[in-house]
Formats: sequence, structure tokens, C-alpha cells
Amino acid sequence: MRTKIKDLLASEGTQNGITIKGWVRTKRGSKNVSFIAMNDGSTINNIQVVADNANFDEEVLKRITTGAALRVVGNLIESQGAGQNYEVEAKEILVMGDASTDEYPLQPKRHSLEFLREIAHLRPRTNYFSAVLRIRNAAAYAIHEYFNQKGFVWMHTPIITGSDAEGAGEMFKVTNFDINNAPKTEDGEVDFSQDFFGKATNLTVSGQLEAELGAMALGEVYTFGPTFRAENSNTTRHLAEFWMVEPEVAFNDLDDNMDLAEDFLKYVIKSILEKCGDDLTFLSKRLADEEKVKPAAERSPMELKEKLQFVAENDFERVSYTDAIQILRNSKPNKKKKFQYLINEWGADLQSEHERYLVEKHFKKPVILFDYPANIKAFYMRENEDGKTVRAMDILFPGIGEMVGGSQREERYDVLLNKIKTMGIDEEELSWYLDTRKFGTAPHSGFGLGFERLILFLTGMGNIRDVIPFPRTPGNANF
RNA sequence: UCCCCCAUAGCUCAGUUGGUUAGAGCACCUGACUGUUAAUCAGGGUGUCCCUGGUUCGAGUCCAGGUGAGGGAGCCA
Repeated sequence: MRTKIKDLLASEGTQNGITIKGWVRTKRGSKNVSFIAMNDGSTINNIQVVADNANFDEEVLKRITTGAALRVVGNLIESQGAGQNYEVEAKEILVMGDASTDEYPLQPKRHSLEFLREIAHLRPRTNYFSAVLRIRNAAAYAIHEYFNQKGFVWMHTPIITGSDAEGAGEMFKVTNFDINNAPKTEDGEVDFSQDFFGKATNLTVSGQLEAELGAMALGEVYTFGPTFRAENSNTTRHLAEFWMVEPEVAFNDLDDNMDLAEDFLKYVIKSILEKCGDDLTFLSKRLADEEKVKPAAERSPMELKEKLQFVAENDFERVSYTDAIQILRNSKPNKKKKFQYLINEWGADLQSEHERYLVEKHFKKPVILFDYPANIKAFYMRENEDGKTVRAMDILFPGIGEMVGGSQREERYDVLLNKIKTMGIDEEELSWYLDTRKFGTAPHSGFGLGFERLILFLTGMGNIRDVIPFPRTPGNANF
């Protein structure tokens, strides 16, 4: 039996005969005594193991190096040094796995995130990354907890899809063909009727359309799973493989949808503040250190925990696209021609510089933009009475941009069919989707949340490749 | 995909107008030290200066191409 370091550090008193297993972070010491900082991933904090050198084989002590796996049997005693309440007085030390000092790349010092990305198989062993992974786990748990409490059904939508009309971006092809020798039809095209599924298939870019089917039966559903986009996106906020949360609720209109999204985000943030205190404290401190190096203008006005608290406790700003255009048109950067894309008239798609202005300069809090022009949004969004806008909403977060994208869905069969036709989408492909509007249609709404973008916000990390264990990006599928 | 930067020791980085034997801190190794907190002190340099080609008497330094990485934009979550 081993005791987790988290539990030992929280111990109410001394304990005899405990066993810990974990990895060495640092070893230091003098002629008579060695101090080993050990971590087992249960907490960001290390426990100090103290070994009286006289009681141990010199060869064993030599093998205790940064990265080595140890089993230590001993007593939890009150620390005789400053800096920690308890420490483990070692009686027995077994080196379970050595870590060669001249090969092990992690050192007891700060490494750059770029370097750690190159050794993604070892980076969970760092404070930085283990904190992110624990927060990621707690956030996933909080998401399920939230929806469960609200009576949502977690629906497993397919990863492999036969539909190419999801309309959310480039898709990865799935085939069993020998790509150099695929069967061809008479006119020279690849003959997918002979492929595994009997048709061309792809990895999903969204579970929304299927989630809508579920919502029209179960009332409230959500998806939470991997999602794939074959876009050649090279940014700090895009991945080719990422996790997405997509709630879909029957009878909800756009206002209900915005209420749900805001309440949901605040719940997850509060949950992390409550459960990941140690990890947040570490990240908060680390980020504050990095801020010090930056010029004053680029520094964030709040530190991580404050920022999370602020967002959890204040209402998001809700602004229609039309009002947002007004604000932007009259803004200083627009008048002084500081925007790369100047806002002149209604109908323009907002660039990230505009979104950033609204969120970071004008409102200084998360902003929900709604009622966008129909021609810049997807076919399934419900048309407003004005005939030119749709019931879409995006939630923009400071430093991240679009966290959530959602809409009230077009539930009117004729309107939807017409939209599909004018956008040149194959209606045969979507006949099953159209059936929901044919049989017992009802207003419904939903949204998609980029899980990793949420983790970016929760951890204060700057690059999405640092909040997923093994990032998949164009040109990179290592590990 | 476009734009901008960058690539020197295991890591982080310095390297002057092109100049002879390429440096620092940390890591690592050796030793010292009565309890340390990324321990401290003394000693030790471990290198395909990303690759290919060019300019030059001479290239880590200049030029061209390539590769890799980072930031920004677009696409979006």
C-alpha cells in the first residue's frame, strides 16, 4: 500500500510505517544527510524525504537523481527544518527506476514551454504541465457534473461521419483503401462504394447535427468528445484534434441559450477555483513572474485567480452585432485608422482586432455578441424577422477570442430547406436532419465550446498546444 | 496559406565593423560541508555554431535556397 503525497501533506499528525512511491524532483544534502524532494502527481507540492546517509548504501544514494522512481518506507515526522510542516524520515529506499543524469532532459529549473513541447512524453512530470493536466481533468469533471445536475443526457455522437455537410471546416478523410491503388469508377473517380462503409467518410468536425436529433427526443443533451479539423491553422488557439462540448436544448430560444452558456461557464470556473487551489496558486505565481518581464502596457491588470473570480462573479456583456458595429465605428482605433480593417458599414465580418477591442478595451469582460448578419453564418441558424440577421451568438473571452459559438436553430422546414438550397448544400445528404423539422419540429438551441480554449483561460496559458497532452497541429503528430 | 522574427553546449542565452584558440549562468562530473529548500563553496567545457551552396585571404557573423521553431493574420471552437 502506498500513501499519496497529497494525503501526507494534509496529515493531521505524524504517522509511522508509511510507504510512498513517486519520482525525484531534486536531491540536495551534505555529508551526513540527504534531502529528496519527491512528487507523485497527486499534488503540485513535493514531500521532503530525509535520509541519514549512514543508514544507506552509497550506491543507492548515488542512484537517487532527478527523475528516478523511488519507493520509500519510513515515518511521517514533523519537519526539523523550516519550509514544510512534515517530512518523511526514510528507513528504506528502493530505486525502482533510474534516470541517467546525462540523458534525462528535465532539470530542476525552469524550462521553456517550446522545449517542453519537444519532449511532450516527459512534460507531464513538470510542475507547469501536471498543474495544467489536473485542471484539465477537474474541468472535464465539472462539465459532466454541471450537465448531470441539470438533467442533460451525455450523448455519444459518431467520430466517423458519412456526412460532409456539417459545414464547420475541412475534414480528415477516413478510408480503408490502399491509397496508391484505390478502386476507380468508370469515369476515373475513386469508387467509395467499395470502401469499408460503402461511401466516403470523414472524421467529425462537430456533433451538433446529431445532438439536435437527440435533443428532439431527450430534451436536453450534450456531447463531449474529440473533434477534428483538417484546416491548415497555425495559431495559438487552433488544434487539428481537440475536444468540444456541445449542449443542445429543445424549446430553448437564443436568450435561454445565452443564459445556459454563461451559467455553465461560471459553474466550471467556480469549480476550478474551489478544487484546484494549489495548482492555480502555482500558475498564478508563475504567470505573474513572466508578466514582470513584459512592458507595462502588455501586462494583464489582474492575476490569474482574480481574473477567474472576476469572470465568475460578473455578468457577461450582451451586445447585438448591430450595436457592436456602432461601438466599433465610433471607437478611437477606427477613427484614427489604427485598425487594419476599418469598420465602415453594417455586414462586415468582425476581425480578431475588433473582437479584442470590444472585450479587452471597451467592456473589459466576456462579451456575448448576438444577431449576426445571415450571410456570414451557417445554414442552420434561425432567421430573424428582419430577414437579414440570424439568431447566432459568440462568446468572446479576453486573451482568447471566441470561446463559444452557438445559435438558435432554424426549426421551420421550408425556411431551412430554402437556405440549404440557396447555399448549394446537397439536401439528400441532410434528409435525416430535415426530418426533425418535418416531424414534430420545435424551437431549439445549442452551442459549441472549445474545451482547450476553456483550459487556456482557466490556466492562463498562452498556447493551446500546452493545454492538451499530445497536440496535433499541421505537420506535427508526434507521440 | 500569408506576413514578421528566430536557430550557437543538455537547458536559457551572449558573441562587437567578417579576424586567428567560440563564451556565461544553470544542468552534469569530482571533491568539501552537521538540516538543506532550484542548498552552498572549490575545481572540470561536455560544441556538426540547423543544413546545402555562395561571396571572401578568412564566415558563428554577409548572401541565396532549404529545414525546424515561435509570434501575428486568415479559417474557427
